Amino acid sequence: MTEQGFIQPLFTVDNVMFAINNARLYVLLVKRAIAPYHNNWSLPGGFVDIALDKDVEACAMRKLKQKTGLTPAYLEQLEVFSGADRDPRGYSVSLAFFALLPYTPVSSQINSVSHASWWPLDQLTQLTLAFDHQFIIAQAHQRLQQKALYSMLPVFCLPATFTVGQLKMVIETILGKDIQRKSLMRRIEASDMFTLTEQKQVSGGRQAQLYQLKPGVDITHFSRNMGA
Amino acid sequence: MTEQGFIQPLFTVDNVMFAINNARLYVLLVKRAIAPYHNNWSLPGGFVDIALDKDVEACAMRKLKQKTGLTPAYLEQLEVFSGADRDPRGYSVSLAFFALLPYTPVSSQINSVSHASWWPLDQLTQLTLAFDHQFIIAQAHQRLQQKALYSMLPVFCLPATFTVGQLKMVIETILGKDIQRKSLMRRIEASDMFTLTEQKQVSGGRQAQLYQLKPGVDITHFSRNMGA
DNA sequence: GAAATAGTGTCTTTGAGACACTATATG
DNA sequence: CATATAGTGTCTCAAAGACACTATTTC
Repeated sequence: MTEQGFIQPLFTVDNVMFAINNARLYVLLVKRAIAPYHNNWSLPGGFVDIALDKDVEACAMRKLKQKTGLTPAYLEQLEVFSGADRDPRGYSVSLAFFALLPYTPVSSQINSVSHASWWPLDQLTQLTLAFDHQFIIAQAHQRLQQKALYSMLPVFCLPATFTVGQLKMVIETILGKDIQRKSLMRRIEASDMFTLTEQKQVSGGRQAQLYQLKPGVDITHFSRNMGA
Repeated sequence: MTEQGFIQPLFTVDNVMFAINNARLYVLLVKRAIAPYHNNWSLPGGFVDIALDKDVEACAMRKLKQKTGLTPAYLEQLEVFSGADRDPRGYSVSLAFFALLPYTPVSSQINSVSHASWWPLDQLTQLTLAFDHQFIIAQAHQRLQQKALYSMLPVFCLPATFTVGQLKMVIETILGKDIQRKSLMRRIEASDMFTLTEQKQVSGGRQAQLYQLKPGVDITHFSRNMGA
């Protein structure tokens, strides 16, 4: 109850963390150890601990670390999902976050009661997820695709140092369609967000230039679209 | 307390409603009737009533109606602001909404304890607003400016039927800079979101075509930038 | 040399900026 | 008529798409 005498809704945080492995888009899920939706796969999240969490972003980071052992390279608020019917325990309000990380295997057994695991996005339709998490993931995926069109956000799916070919693969995986290598190179150049380093070889061919994010750059803004 | 034994943060909703009058951008504020920040101006908002509000959007609409008598033409989630220090009553989480409306005078005395009033955005620095509302408004303004560049959202600051000249004025007021009439007309054409009606005269000159939103159009998406 | 991947040159296409021009209204 | 606002024609400019070309590496 608040001072105003209202019953407060349950407030939770949920994280949709994406990574790319082998030209496929993965989402990080955890198996629920308690009711409701016991043993169903769900988004890693939970309640704010006002003693531990400076703000909701800190809460999201803490929950991810705690439940999956991973720390996102990028995190932003997605949207609030709310209503009386989305959680059987009662009226709930959940702030969903959208996160990116270079693919890292998860030690599937974090603690005695919960598993964490990467799931290919295109296989999620075969799972029954807890709450409205299927829908939240769909919204997050849409946001990821939009941002891949007009920002350099996809670099957070790559290590600190990466090649144009790798970034092209990541963007194409996110968008589900091919883009022009030339256009991408023009954007990298125009963005003025990256610097070169040495070299590196991948399979077969010529060695690729390695790029690196300039320190202190705000990567979230880029003015024009691509691929749409 | 939740089932998990945590103290839940206070969850509230705040609304940043914009309107344009006389080529100036206004924000709707209410004078607080209770502590904290008694008698300070603040964003209209409040606690969710789980019996009345289907979801947080419904809560935002209800609070606006209740505290200001107005119903927004457009409403979207802006961002969650949270932390231990933003509200003296304790750790709080506030979901801010961003709303647009054709300018409508408010009956300043909604009930015995609170006033609602439109304030020119450029005069807000002279006010001491409650909580972090000054900052929230700044974020909302930034969002409004961004969306004015790549979407047709500014039409929600106009009546159902409007002229290109009016829309140009609204966009210029939001952006704080002039845009090309020709570019705007190309965008209206390209968007395929509007239909023509009859005519209308404004001051002096030739009568302008009246445009109208096509039914069922999603106005929130438009691919390219303008003015940036 | 063949195959594979990296990177360039350059023509086309799209849409915005600039701005002069025409059109239609009022007094 | 002058003035004011509405709307068009069209050149330029910026950035993406398409795609053939060159470059460098492994086998």
